Amino acid sequence: MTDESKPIPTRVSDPQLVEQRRRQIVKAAVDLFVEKGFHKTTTREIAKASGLGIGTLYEYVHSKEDVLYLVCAYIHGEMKQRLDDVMGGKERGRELLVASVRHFFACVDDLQDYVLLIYQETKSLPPDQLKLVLRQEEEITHLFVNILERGRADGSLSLAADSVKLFAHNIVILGQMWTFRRWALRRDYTLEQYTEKQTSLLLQEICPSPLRTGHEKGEF
Amino acid sequence: MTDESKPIPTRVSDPQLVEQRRRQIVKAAVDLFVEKGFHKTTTREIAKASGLGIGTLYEYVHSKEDVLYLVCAYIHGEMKQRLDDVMGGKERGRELLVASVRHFFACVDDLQDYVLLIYQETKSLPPDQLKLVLRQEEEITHLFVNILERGRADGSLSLAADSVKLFAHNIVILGQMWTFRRWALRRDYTLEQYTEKQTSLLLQEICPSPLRTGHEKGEF
Amino acid sequence: MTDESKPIPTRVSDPQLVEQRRRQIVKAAVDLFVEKGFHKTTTREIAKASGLGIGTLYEYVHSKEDVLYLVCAYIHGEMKQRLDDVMGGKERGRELLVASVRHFFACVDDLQDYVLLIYQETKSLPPDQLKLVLRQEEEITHLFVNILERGRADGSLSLAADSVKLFAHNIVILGQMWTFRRWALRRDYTLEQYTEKQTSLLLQEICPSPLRTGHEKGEF
Amino acid sequence: MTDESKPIPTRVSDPQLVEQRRRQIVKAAVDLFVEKGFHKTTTREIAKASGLGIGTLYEYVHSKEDVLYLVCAYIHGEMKQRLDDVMGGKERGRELLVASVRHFFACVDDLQDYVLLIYQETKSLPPDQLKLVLRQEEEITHLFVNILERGRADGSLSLAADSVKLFAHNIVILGQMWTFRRWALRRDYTLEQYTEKQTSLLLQEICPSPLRTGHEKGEF
DNA sequence: CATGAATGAGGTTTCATTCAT
DNA sequence: GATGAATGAAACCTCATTCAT
Repeated sequence: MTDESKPIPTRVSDPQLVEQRRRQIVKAAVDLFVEKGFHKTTTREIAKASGLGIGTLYEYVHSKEDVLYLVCAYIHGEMKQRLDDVMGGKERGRELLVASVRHFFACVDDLQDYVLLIYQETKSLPPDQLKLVLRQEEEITHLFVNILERGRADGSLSLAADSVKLFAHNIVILGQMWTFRRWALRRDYTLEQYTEKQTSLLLQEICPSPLRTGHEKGEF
Repeated sequence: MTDESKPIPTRVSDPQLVEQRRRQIVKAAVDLFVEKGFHKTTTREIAKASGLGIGTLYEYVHSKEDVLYLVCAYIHGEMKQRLDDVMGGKERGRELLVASVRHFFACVDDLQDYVLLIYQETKSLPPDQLKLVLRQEEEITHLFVNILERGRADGSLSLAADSVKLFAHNIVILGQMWTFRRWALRRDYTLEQYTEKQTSLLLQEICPSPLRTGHEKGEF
Repeated sequence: MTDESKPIPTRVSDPQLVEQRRRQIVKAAVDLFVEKGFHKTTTREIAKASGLGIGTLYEYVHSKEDVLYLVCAYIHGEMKQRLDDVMGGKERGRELLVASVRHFFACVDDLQDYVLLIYQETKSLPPDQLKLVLRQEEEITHLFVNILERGRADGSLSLAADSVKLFAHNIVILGQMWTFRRWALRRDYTLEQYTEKQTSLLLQEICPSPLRTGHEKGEF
Repeated sequence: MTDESKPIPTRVSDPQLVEQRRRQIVKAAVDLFVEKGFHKTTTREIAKASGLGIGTLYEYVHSKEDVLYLVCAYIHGEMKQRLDDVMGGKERGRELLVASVRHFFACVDDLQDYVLLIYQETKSLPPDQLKLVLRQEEEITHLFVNILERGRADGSLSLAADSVKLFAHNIVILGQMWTFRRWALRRDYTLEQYTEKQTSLLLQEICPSPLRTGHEKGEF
């Protein structure tokens, strides 16, 4: 579930070596893709930046698209890993939500180029791998579903059952929007301001009552 | 506002003919780009689908990227045109907002492939044209800024001044999300349901009081 | 003999108009060819610089190579015309030679770009037209043959009969060398110096005796 | 002197292989350029005639112009190599001059198509490479400068100091003229006759006295 | 007679991938 | 297991020429 449930075949047998070399490849490719886009990046550039020969690259990967998939998986892995840090908290749903939104937004800011990359290049994946990437995307959304459910369970959040998923999507997309529309948002808001305002708006939608309790200090 | 402000040079002098041929080109290219992506579409495919020879194509366009720009401009044009139909209403801000959100979401649904295209291929534009496309994107956001301001002015909407822009962006991104995440949302919601729920959530954030008035009828 | 003994066919009947239009074309093409070379100049550039539509250009010319031929013919015409001014003198052969060499070198300097053009692009002509151009080139050489013969006849020049043609070629090539090797010669000599030195060397080869008579004043 | 001083970059690392492949390329290209000219020769023709795939060609060369440069350098190399054979003699300047002129003319005859090629296609080189080719051309001229200086030093030649360079240029151009104007010269002279006559004329210009000594035997 | 839109063959160059070493 | 030279399909784009108006 959490690992690369689609083991890309290799001509190399030692799995540890495969792991290591692929890390090299992904590290190099991610930056190249961010800088020039998937299509304008050549396999030779990837090989060179990986410190591998082009022939060696193809020992660990079957096609350029495999590299893209590896990159997407890596990015989701990074994101998931960072999110898992906070998601496991013991607070009530509502406090957890606030904390996790803040954390999520910070992650998106941190990985903004990567987030953008996923949205822009994902369509170049072959259908099978595309499906896997979308599933990973969905897992992230599901993290928020869980948090929202906890809030509904402990009464700290008031939200119709059939709106939970949607709300989770909203959270995710509002986070990603920070990168999609950074050309506009950055002119008007800092990440801090952005996070605070969005959190405030979100809470208005789902706080039982009274609104804005506990946030007067502007700590988020 | 209506002028393209970046007249792509042509080798053909008759402006009417240019207009017509470019329409052909865009009509053909849009679908190809949607289907295969910008990079995997060849200029010859565009020419053939346009009913033009490859040489003729290049009489009306200087590069493949010009076609992409034309396509982006066309898409924004379509979007703007449809939106302008409704945005001019005389209602109070709040009613206008509800109507325009509904309309906007419908447009996004209508043009979903196009909206996706813009997000995915825009980065392949040369910097100058990229800037123009972003400006057009911003204009759409601004439509909602205007509506929100009207609502603030007539007292039908309650929203901090420095949140107006952000809220407008939220509306837009929530609309576009219908296409970005259709692989997930379609499984759980129809456009109707999606629109109603999102509108409801949005209103909760900015309705002066009391909440949820007038929605019981399910009119949106 | 002196006119374009190969009348390029036209779709236009009025000969005066043909003449005029072709003058336009040649005037424009010569400079373009000099600047960018024959192959890198497009017919459309020629048409535009001629003040004609591309279609009109082809009313007066059958191919791009025709234009090149016209240009070569024009250049030779220019050269011939200037040379004829002096060649008709009544002096003794020797004085006439000195004067005509000086004049020829000055012409070459004047038309240096054109002279270069002939040497560099002539090979792009179709065989028939190439032959005509070479014949014109030969005519120039023949001017000097005539002068040398006069000098032999009147005793002012001493030169073996079977060296006359060669010597004429030498004169021509030494003149053209001023343009071929201008990147080297210009660093060391002015046209004046170049002319004087070359004349002096040439005369040493063919003056009966004593050497260097009458040129001490350095007037050439 | 022997180094190419402008190493064209390659995608291939083994310098020996590069050397070998480029020899193949040049060998093929030279003849094609001679036959059809630079512009009318296609890169694919060059590749095929080299026995390489088009892709392979571009592993060793960055552009068609690079091929032209390689060809020019090769031609100059050939010329220089042949000339160096004789230039190193121990004779007096005058005898050396006669021998080297004869040798040079023979070389030009031998490489006539190549010499022509240089004059006609050199202008298609990018500026930097053009400069290098002109420098190589100048080096050839300089060989004769050296010989003339030796003759001046040992008293076997009489020539003003400031005419040395010019005279060297004259020798070179008279040699090259054998190819430029072969369409005319071949009709009247064999290479032997041409060489003898030109040598005789040249010597008249710079032999201290008495003129025409030692040529009666027709030894050159 | 003038025009210029239309055409498509063909040019140069790139690049993902393979396979012998 | 590592390498990189070889490959050729295919990409983008140009341009001489024609022909209907």
